[in-house]
Amino acid sequence: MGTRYRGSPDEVRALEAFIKLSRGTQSMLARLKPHVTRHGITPTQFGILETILHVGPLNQRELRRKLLLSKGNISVVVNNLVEHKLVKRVRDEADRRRTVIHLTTEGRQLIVKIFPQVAAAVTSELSTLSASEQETLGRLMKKLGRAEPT
Amino acid sequence: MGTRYRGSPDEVRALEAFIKLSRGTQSMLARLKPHVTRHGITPTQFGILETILHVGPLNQRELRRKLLLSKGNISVVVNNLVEHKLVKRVRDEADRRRTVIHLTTEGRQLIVKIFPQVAAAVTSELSTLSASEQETLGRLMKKLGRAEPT
DNA sequence: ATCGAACCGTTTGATGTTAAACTATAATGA
DNA sequence: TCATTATAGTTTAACATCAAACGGTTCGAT
Repeated sequence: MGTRYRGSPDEVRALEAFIKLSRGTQSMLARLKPHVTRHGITPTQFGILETILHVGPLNQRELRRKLLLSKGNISVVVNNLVEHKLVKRVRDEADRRRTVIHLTTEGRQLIVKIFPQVAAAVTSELSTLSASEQETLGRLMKKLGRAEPT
Repeated sequence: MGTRYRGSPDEVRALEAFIKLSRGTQSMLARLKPHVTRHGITPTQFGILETILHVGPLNQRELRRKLLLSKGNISVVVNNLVEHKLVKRVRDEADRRRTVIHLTTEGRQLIVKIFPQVAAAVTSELSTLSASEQETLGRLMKKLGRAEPT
């Protein structure tokens, strides 16, 4: 969305904020990506491992809510993690529709090792903003994340 | 990145801002997506059409700079746009390595029709923030987008 | 008790995404 | 000139992503 579009002042302001938000987030995630991929996993795989490490074993529906991905997508990425022997599926006997995803020993070792490195990289990226700027950003994004259309 | 990680206060603050930024952007883009896809094109295809509409015909290297995508990706998406007859490739005779991407009549009609609808949807999403909050968000994201690691 | 609705997960088909290898063209310099 | 280097775009392999169709499981209402 370029800024060459001629709309109302409200539209131009919103489009400019939007473009900076999406491009800035995109480029930041791109800079962060190598800190994850150099360990042989993808960012989405990292997200699943990290969530299970810090929250505990979860079924795929719960992972979906945490990570905002489609259920088909979760299925595929969990498959890839199973093939890499980083997680295992355990059928939930209380509700046989569900499968609970657990870390393997190998998976736990990997995520315990790399999470602090990624956390440090994120902290470094955010360090261009002061503490209060970071809190302001968080507050604005929280409002946007749950936006109700007008 | 959950908030259950125990790190230094600086790290916790940065991680919380980061998670709100990436999740908020992700969910906003997800809400915007149907406004594009209901017209039969994907968000990336929309980005290419919109850029050419507002900037003029560009080669793939220039598109790559504008949209922050890999060159392989641009190749694939332009292929799909060519198959849909929305753009055409024109070899640059001044430098035969380059191909310049032009809108077809059909492509121009489509993007001229749908851009204002998408712009309105973006404006609606951003309307949860006041004008000055939108400007603050833009300023913070501009700093983050060009972050120099410390 | 059972029939139908709701839910969980898988599969399929189409597209996006990247890194890396590759082809073709252009620019540089000895 | 000609060899080297750099650049533009394509291709390939692996993975991500979604919507939609599908199969199995549970729940609810009659």
